Amino acid sequence: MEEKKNPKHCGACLTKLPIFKSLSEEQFDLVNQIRCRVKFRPGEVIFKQGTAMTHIIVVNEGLVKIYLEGINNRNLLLRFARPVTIIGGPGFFTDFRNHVTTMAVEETSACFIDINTLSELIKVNKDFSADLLKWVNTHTINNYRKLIELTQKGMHGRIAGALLYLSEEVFNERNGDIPIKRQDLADLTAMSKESAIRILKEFKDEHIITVEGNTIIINNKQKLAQISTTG
Amino acid sequence: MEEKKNPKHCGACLTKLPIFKSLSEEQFDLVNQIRCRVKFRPGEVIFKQGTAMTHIIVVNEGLVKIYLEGINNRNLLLRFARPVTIIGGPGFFTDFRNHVTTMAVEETSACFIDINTLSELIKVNKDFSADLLKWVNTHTINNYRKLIELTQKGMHGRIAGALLYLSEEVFNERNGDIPIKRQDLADLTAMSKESAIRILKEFKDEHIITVEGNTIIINNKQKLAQISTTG
DNA sequence: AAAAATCGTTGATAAATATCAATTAATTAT
DNA sequence: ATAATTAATTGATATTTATCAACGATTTTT
Repeated sequence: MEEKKNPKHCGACLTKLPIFKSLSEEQFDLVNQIRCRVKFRPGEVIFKQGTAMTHIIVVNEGLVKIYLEGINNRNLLLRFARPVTIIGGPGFFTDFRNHVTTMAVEETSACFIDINTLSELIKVNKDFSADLLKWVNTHTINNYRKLIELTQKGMHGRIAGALLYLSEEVFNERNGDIPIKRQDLADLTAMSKESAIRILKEFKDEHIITVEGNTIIINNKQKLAQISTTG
Repeated sequence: MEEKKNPKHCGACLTKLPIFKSLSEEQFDLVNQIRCRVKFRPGEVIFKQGTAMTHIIVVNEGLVKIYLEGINNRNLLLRFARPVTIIGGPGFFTDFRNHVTTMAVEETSACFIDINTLSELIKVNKDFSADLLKWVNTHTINNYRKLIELTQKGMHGRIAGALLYLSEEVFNERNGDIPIKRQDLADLTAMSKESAIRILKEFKDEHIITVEGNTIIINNKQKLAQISTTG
């Protein structure tokens, strides 16, 4: 975990975040001043569930996963996040704790912005808090979808949906191949690792996907979409 | 569905809502002006998932349930709400649609407040939007809990947890007896109605609960709490 | 009050899913 | 490179949970 202070101006980064667009130049400079950029290696925890929420981050480079630490050392993977994304959490304005764990999956660099500064901005800038509200509500909609996905679909449908999500939203810059750990896929679909592997094998036998070591290649996206909704 | 306009001043009602405490007298009066009180009979839908979100409500009397309409006519019951509670939804500031269905369980009366008025208040009143953010984040924390509860606990633990929730947070003004439909209990715990009934029977045989027709009486809260966490 | 509809219950069975154990492949550290 | 560790895979089996069907009880409607 290597720490650098403001290696470059963060304008390029923040302008990509709709949520920061409503900041005035002055407010924006403030964020630029106080931010602190840190690098993480794969597997390193950025925020740990249960700890005090002192900062939010903006992911600049790499890939992180966000998950709930549940019962009996089982995790529930909520989502992955690519640059440029702001990672906050529901502890904001409530108990100021981290309710999820955030971990670097690839080599990742992120800017830390402290909660107090953020709170100031919200108090001063109405548009900003409206944007934040919108952002939080978007997540709630996703959580609702996830609740239905995980409680009302069988394993085939869940794996199919997960593969589509990974290919379209996480690894979309690759040629449709998905490098994912089996345990992560299992955590994403709330099943055992062995079950996830078995479904993958079925898909492989039906030529819907090709598996080459760690990476999964989607051959028949249509079919996956159909399995995701039907089965 | 019977409609009355401002049968009485809503001060008593709104002061009970922390979220409305930050309103100025003027803003508060505005809400009082535009609000519209409506009565619902058990089983009547107040908001239907998928429709445009034109209002929020404040539940004054009765009991409502809030659920997701999922796959194959299966519902996922998110929570019940008692007076005095504000019922909004994640459509606010996003797509302005209802993402959940809200239904009266007992005879219920609720005040409708239109979205535009609410939006105005948010733009004018910073504290109000901060409160709203806090409120939404609280719900997100609950959704996370629910995700773990439903995906990582067995049926016994889920039913135990649901009974505790119902007794402590929904029917807490009764002497510990819970009048609930079996289907609602099943929807709350994401299992089939038959399975829910079977778990209830097991609890009954172990004298943890007593079942008298529609109502469930908790005899051993400790044991339920233990089952909820352990099993 | 009778009929119709809904709700609760139970048993038998099938389907879905997890667990355990063993083995092989891949990755990381020495 | 070689050893040590971690990850992927597979089979056998047990557990969990749903489905289907039947029936009795309750509530609602006519």
